[in-house]
Amino acid sequence: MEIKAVRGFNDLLPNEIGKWQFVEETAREVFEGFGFSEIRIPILERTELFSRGIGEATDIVEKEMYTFTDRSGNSLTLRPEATASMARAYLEHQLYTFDPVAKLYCIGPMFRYERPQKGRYRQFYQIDAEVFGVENPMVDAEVIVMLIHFLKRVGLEKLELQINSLGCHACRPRYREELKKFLTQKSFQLCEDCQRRLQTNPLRIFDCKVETCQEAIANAPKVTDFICPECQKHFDKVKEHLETAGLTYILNPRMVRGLDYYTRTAFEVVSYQLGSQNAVTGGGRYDNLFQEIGGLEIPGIGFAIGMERLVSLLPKDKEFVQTPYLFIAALGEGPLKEAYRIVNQLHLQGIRAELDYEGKSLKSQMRRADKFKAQYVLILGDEELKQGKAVLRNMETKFQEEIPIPNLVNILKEKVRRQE
RNA sequence: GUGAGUGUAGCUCAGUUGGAUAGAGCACUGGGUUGUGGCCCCAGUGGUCGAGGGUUCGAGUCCCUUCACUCACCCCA
Repeated sequence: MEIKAVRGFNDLLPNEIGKWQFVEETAREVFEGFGFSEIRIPILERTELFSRGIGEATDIVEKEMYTFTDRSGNSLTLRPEATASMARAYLEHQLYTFDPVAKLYCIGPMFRYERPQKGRYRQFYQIDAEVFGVENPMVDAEVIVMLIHFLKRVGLEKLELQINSLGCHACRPRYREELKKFLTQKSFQLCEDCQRRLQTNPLRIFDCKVETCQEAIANAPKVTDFICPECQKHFDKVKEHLETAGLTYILNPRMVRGLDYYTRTAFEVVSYQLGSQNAVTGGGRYDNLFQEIGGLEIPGIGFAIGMERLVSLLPKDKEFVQTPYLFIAALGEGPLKEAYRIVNQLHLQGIRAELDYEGKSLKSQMRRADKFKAQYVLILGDEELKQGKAVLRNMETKFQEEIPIPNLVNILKEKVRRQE
């Protein structure tokens, strides 16, 4: 094979697509039940939407975007995430004139130029849900409740919900300084990366996996001790609402988010079966995003689910493959022609049917039928054709009966109905 | 961008201290009653040993370069 898919871009083959369809269908059902509407947005946006929305200094913008100049000289970028585009669409079409509150979800591919590894690809799929226009902590909890409900519906177990508050633009800088001051005293035990982070983004040191860094940060001041009274109140309400909804969560004061726009509530659902990239989904509140891209002060909260991470956690025992209902084994030219006519007729009735076009031996056709896990095989030879009949074999019970060809469609439809 | 590991048939892998025509299992195709599947038996198709160069009488085995994949770091879903 000479031409292969480019690095980090994967094919989803028929044998695994059932899981994806199942996940997407469940998401639509659950989200719409919670009052969300689907929105579809372009895969390509003007680069500045992301550089302003996500933040100029973030890793995504600095080194992970697929950016190019088009033929008319505009800088365009393959979307690395969906939230900014959804916010842009909300502003552009002034959805707030219909109602200030918008509950939206979106399913599709995102692109980030990173070194691929387990659970991380250059094209990856996300399910996004966002609520624009509400600052009330009730919505924070509502969104999380919906997320957990969805994950359970899809069959995930052993998940851990972690939450934190990152404070707002008023109180976070204060905490940042405090943390910086604390860590500067211990900078001698920080690794090289963290020395750098101390200057650029001290919060990130919490994420470091180096042991000495973890020791250094063990007794560091917590965000939650520094957030302003309003943020504190907001966070308390979120926790309260989660508890009334019966959700258990883990407070993780060390959880930080990589995108600049996050404020206040931040959350993540992790699974320890995933390997190093253990977050199935992450999200939070972003009360500054809209100002960055449009000037209006509109609060928002939402999350993104990593589809390939989620699919990899799906219970294995679930069967998602579609098998043909009927396989027609035709013997000879005349029967093949008749079989072809029948198959077409069945397809029009929505009955999955296959046949062998190559005129192979009955044995070989039976083997194929078996491989495809067909429930019935119709055997059609010259004799049967002459009499206008065919042999219908139930592959599981091995029961065979002769049936008149004109009745076949009705007989099969009846069998399908009885099965359901 | 950095580090480590792995590249032999469609898949999973054997291949001794370098030695002659490169193997197995699974899969695929055909056959074992002329028109009946799964199990079993037999046969067959299929490999420029990732690529390029070097050492050697001789390289799948050793050396160098390169590419790809995987995992991890950075960071994130």
